[in-house]
Amino acid sequence: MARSDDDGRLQAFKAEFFKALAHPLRIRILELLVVDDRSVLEIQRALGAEQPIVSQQLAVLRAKHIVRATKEGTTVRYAVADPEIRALLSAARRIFNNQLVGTRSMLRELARERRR
Amino acid sequence: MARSDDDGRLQAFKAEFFKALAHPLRIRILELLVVDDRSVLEIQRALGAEQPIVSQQLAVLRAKHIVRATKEGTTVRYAVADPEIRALLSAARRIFNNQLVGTRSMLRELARERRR
DNA sequence: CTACAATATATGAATATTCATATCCATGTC
DNA sequence: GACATGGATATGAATATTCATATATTGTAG
Repeated sequence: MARSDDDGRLQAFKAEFFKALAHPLRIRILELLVVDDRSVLEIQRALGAEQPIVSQQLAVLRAKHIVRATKEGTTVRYAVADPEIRALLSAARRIFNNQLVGTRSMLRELARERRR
Repeated sequence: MARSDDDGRLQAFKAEFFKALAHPLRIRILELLVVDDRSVLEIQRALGAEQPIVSQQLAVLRAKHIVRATKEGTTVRYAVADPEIRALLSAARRIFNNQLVGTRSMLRELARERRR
């Protein structure tokens, strides 16, 4: 059974979406925003990250419509664009929990792996 | 409130997980495997992709414990490692569904996919 | 208008991913 | 053994991401 062109484009689109989540800082930002709206400055401070870095990563999330920004005077507040994001992150959390059960060594191994 | 080191490592771990999903071919493979186990050859044929490419991308999914492989004689069968993967992919599908309002070909494809 | 504060974007070097080609490994068959 | 089949891995060129630095933009205060 032949696959249509549209199918290919859809999977590419989904991949783009997951790619937007595939970054430690962006995950941390999202886990903040899932709890509540925040300004860029608040995010910066919560994460201890530099301003341009935070703005850059927010731009990535914005580009994929995962968060939305609203200007309030001189500051900009960010919020998750779709409540389903919460469902997705908690499905992810459940997977991590299953995977990490009993395996302390896994985190250690990951850390070691990244060091190279 | 200070963030613990483990927290940072956990977010990195989650990012690694999403990174594994962030590829069109890997998404397509997963959507096959969510339905049923398959051998490498079956995946190759279903996707019309070359053998080394499929093996390479399967290796990525294996490395992140998203799929598991079992040898059966001369062939290897792959399956999703955790049933929660299904939940995650459908949360993702719901998000795409919300987002894609207005882009026509993708909506058509989503509808077709949901019917299965 | 000047100056400052909050945020965004441009640039580019360092780094990581992707995918094609070639090669290897394991198992089964003759 | 020789050979075929199903899979995995090594290599490297092309491409994409990341993050720091520098520079813009926009809104507000004085």
